[in-house]
Amino acid sequence: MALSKLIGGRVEETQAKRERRKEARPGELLDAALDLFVEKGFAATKSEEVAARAGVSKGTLFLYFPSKEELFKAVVRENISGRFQEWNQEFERFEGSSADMVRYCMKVWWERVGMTRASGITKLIISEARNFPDIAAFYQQEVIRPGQDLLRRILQRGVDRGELHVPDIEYAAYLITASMVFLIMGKHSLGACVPTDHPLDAERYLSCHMETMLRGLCTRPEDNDKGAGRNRK
Amino acid sequence: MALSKLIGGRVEETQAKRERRKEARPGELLDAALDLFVEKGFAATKSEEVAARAGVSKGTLFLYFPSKEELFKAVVRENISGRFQEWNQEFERFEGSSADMVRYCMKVWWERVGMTRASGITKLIISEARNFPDIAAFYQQEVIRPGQDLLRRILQRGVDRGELHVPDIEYAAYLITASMVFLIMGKHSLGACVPTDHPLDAERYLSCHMETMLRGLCTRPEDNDKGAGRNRK
Amino acid sequence: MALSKLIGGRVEETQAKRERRKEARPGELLDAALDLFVEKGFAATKSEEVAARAGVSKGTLFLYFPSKEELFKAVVRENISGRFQEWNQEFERFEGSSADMVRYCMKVWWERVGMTRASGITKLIISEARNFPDIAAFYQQEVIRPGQDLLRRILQRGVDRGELHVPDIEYAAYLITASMVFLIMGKHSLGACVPTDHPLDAERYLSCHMETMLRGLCTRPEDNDKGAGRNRK
Amino acid sequence: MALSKLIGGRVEETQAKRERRKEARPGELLDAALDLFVEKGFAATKSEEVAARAGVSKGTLFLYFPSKEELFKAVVRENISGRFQEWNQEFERFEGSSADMVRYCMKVWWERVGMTRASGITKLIISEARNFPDIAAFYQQEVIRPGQDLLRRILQRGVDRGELHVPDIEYAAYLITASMVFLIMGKHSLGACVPTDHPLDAERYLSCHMETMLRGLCTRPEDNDKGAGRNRK
DNA sequence: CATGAATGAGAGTTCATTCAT
DNA sequence: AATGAATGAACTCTCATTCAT
Repeated sequence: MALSKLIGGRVEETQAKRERRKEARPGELLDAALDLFVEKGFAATKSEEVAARAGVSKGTLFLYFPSKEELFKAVVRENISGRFQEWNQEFERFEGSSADMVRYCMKVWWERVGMTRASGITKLIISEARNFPDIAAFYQQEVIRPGQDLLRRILQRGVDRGELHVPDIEYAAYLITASMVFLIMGKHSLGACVPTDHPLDAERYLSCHMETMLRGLCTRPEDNDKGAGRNRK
Repeated sequence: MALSKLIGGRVEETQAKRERRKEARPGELLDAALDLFVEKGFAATKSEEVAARAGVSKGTLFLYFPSKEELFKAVVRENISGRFQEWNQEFERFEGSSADMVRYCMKVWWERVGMTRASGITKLIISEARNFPDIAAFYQQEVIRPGQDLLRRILQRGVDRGELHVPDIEYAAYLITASMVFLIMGKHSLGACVPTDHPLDAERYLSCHMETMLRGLCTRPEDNDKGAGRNRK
Repeated sequence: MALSKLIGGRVEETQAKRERRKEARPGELLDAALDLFVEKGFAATKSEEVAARAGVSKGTLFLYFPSKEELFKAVVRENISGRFQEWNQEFERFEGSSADMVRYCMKVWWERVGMTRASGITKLIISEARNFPDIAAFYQQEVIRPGQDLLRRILQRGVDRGELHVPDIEYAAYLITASMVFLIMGKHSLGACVPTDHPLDAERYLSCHMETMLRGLCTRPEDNDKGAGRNRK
Repeated sequence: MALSKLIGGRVEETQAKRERRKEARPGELLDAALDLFVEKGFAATKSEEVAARAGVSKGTLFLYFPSKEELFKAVVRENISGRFQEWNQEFERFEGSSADMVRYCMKVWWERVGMTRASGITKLIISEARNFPDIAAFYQQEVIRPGQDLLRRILQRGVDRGELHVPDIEYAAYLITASMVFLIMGKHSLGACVPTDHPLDAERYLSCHMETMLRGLCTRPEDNDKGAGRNRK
């Protein structure tokens, strides 16, 4: 019995391991593909490189994805965070000031997305949008719009509670997005290849951006009122 | 004499025309290449497309640029604005408030770069930086650093004149850069391929960003003082 | 057991067959390339032709050789006979007369090189020397010089044994080389394309050359003594 | 009158000069082409190089020769010495010994062909024969055969006069040809690109070859009679 | 399932040839 | 006649994709 169990155990284990590996394959391939697409772009990334980085052979890649283009789509699909649902709830329950809410929002984004490998997807989409307009539209729909909506809702809450003065909520939400985009570009583009003596400190950058947005730069706001045409009225 | 003049004129004109064509070629090719590289990326752009868009045949491209890669480098070289010298002087003579100076700075950038075809170079560099690290370094050196320096000087002037309160001048300058980067990405990436019912209005965006930066969003700044760690004072 | 053996046998065979094919490829390609380079020259030979003659597709060629030029170098490397070591020994043990030794030497060369496909390499090198000077130098070093050394040693032996009278051993060795060169040119150049009613009979040619060299043409050597300048005294 | 004469003179002179240059053009082009074809081969020589070496522009080349291939044919045609007629007569009148006649023949060849640029044509033909079989046949017809005939006639005269013992006149003539071929290859191939400490001394080589041929190498011809199968009976 | 040798369409590049000037 | 800018067929080389093993 011990023997049969051992054998059985081994077989099962082996099978399980292989299953696990087998099931892990697509994920490993997607990770490798994400990294390489972000680094070199879609066209400049060779299928074989992706396979090699995932530790499999060229042929195996095409076992899981029918073409390089489908691999690209899967990479995007895999990395769009469908987490907005969850976040929305998180923020609906938020009790602090709106300023803290904005700060918290960025902190969460940074920790769960910006800092992680997944942030590369944004650079990838931006770089490849015009070669894959349907993917771009999909990303717009699934990631950008929900994110933008969340930010708008946060700002609206601030206005509703009388904590914030936001003349143009829609575009103000873009400011926060711009922050994220800039950080991502720093991380995955120039920052990743130009050795600087002053690498961008993400948290310092975010803090600076948030605090400036929240408080403004002018010492005496009234100095600012004569601003040219396109002032907020 | 009239005759000889006429003949002379024709010859000159002829020569001039040919010369003009020959001299125009590289520029036309660079323009075509910029557009296509921005749109599709370096690797996904075919040499023949570039030639076709410039109205010449494949072979002609290689008469002017020894390789696709050299064409790329030439595109970047051609489009780095060495305008900072001139801008610096412009801003040294500026007499208005620092807030207006910031506004004016963005306006100038938008009109002379952001709005023009040349803005694409930024998207191009960001997309290709890691494939052409030396080009990226060159761009960093020749465009990013001088731009950043100019912005820092403007902010410093505001601080010196007591008009601005900027705890972290270096990173505050990045905020302005982020604005530009975001606009460019909007223009050349998603914005260029995803048909939206609300296309990004650049001037509205810039205005919103500038005014928010300058004035802040909080209604009562003191509400803001309990903000997390890296607050000013 | 029979079964497992059969399976084992099959697997081995399969593997072996694939291995054999893979290992055979470079050789087949080199053979095809040699023939074509000899026939048409390096520049006029298309990669695809080489591949086709080796029975594979264009792409396969570049799986084994990184470029057409590397293929050329490999062809030369593959076809330089490092046989001089072995030949030297063979001739050290030779016991007959020096005249027979010369005859034997040519016979051996003809049978092992001149008659074979490898002889083409000489025509190839001669045709391409000035386009590939380093290859030419390599050939000079590895083939010409050792061959020349061997011939000189044979003649020296004849002089030492009192069988031959050779006033200028170095240049006399060239006479034998000239014989080989002429034959090769006949075989791979004019002779291969001009249909003659009298094709060159290699053995008759070699025999004629050797015997004439050994015996001379003059009926009464003394008639010859008034010959111009550089006569043997 | 002096003036008009001067002017006239100038005009005529100018015209004449231009005419002369114009008429010289094809020749200059042929010379340039010969050099380059010999050096690099037909396929590896660019038309533009030929034009440049002749001091004209690419277009001009095609004004005189309708295609690169026609240029090649013209080069060959231009450089086949139709001098055999003249040589034949020269040798018919020759009065010395046959040995001297052979020596004289080689000397003349060396001075009028071997030493000159025209010798390259032989290397060219040998290299390209199989790409241009009709040219090769033409060369065979016009150069090789007459040369061979001349040599045969010289040897025959020696036999007729009892001065030479030539069992195989046809093939013996090849020996002399081999000499020329070897020298030309030395000059235009390896010798032209491999720097040697012992460059081939053409006259020493010719002398060695001729004297050896005439006199033989064996000290006692009778030692030679037991030679292997392929002896002359 | 996994492999990697083989494929061949397609991209970059060259260069003989043309033709407006 | 002479030029040299322009052309595009043809060549070298790449790489996504296939398929026998």
